Amino acid sequence: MEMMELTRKGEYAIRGILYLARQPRGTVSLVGDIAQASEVPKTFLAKILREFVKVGLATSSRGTGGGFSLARPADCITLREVVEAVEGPILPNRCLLGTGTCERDVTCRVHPVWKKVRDQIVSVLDGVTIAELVREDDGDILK
Amino acid sequence: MEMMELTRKGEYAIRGILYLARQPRGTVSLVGDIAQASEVPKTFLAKILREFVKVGLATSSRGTGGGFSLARPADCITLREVVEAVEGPILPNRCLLGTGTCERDVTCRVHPVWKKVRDQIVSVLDGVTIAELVREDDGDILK
DNA sequence: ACCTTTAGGACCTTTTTTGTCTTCTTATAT
DNA sequence: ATATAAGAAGACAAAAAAGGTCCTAAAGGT
Repeated sequence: MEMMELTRKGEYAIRGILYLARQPRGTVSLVGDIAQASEVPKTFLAKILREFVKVGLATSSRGTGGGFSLARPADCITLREVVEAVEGPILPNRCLLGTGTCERDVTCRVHPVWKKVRDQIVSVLDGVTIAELVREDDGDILK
Repeated sequence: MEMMELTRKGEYAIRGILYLARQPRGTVSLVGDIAQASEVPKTFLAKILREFVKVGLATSSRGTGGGFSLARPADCITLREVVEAVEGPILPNRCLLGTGTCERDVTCRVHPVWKKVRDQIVSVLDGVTIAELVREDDGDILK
């Protein structure tokens, strides 16, 4: 019933990336460990982590000693990247897609409003890095 | 796949309210007429209109000559009210609800970010009235 | 060889979305 | 009174999306 809600997948993705960001640089983490610590179903998290690898947020290696780690420093990863990696682009209204996808009024007056909504969301999410979310000190991330 | 998307119900709601707002003050419109003009399934629209009545956005009357009309002038109805009437409150993250609903870290550092996202969305949607969306003149609604 | 770990995808269940349909109530017209 | 014309309410159903499991394959380490 709540609108514009983040899905569980998105929430799990954030938990997962935060876990990775909390590990010392160079550490490789196992899906099982991340899942347990983050309280996320293991097989579901595995898929999320693979999506991270696919979009270049994480790297993985197989076999003994294998696992996942961040592909970049946490201060070079924004919250938006993490969320969009698993949820797709932020598009509050279908009409914000390319031309032709909106069957009705192309010149509809509502479109620019949704565009503004989108821009605001993106701007907030782009303004927060994973490193900021992990930091213990309470520097106010809301600027 | 797209995130934060308005549902069809929300889109239909906007089409419906815009139709009502375009009618001369005092006009009563039939569900069937609104549905046809707005290209929305009639029975579905009927439910949406009833929700409008329930939250006080529209009034209705039955029998011959009955139908729906706006309960207030269109410049006293914001886009947010319309969307929330059918989609519920705008809450990008479950944790923005009251206390206790977030099982994990209450002091989670991600929460304030979602709160900011919510505030931004609400502020954009609150800043647009139905009257502005209906006006023909191209005064820039994006301020 | 054998074990460990991710990769990929088929598959399933539950919930939400998107409707339809029937019955009831209210109001008007004749 | 009776017929007719609406909306009100809610049961029901199909389709899509979300949430999650499981199995097999591939790659890397011992």
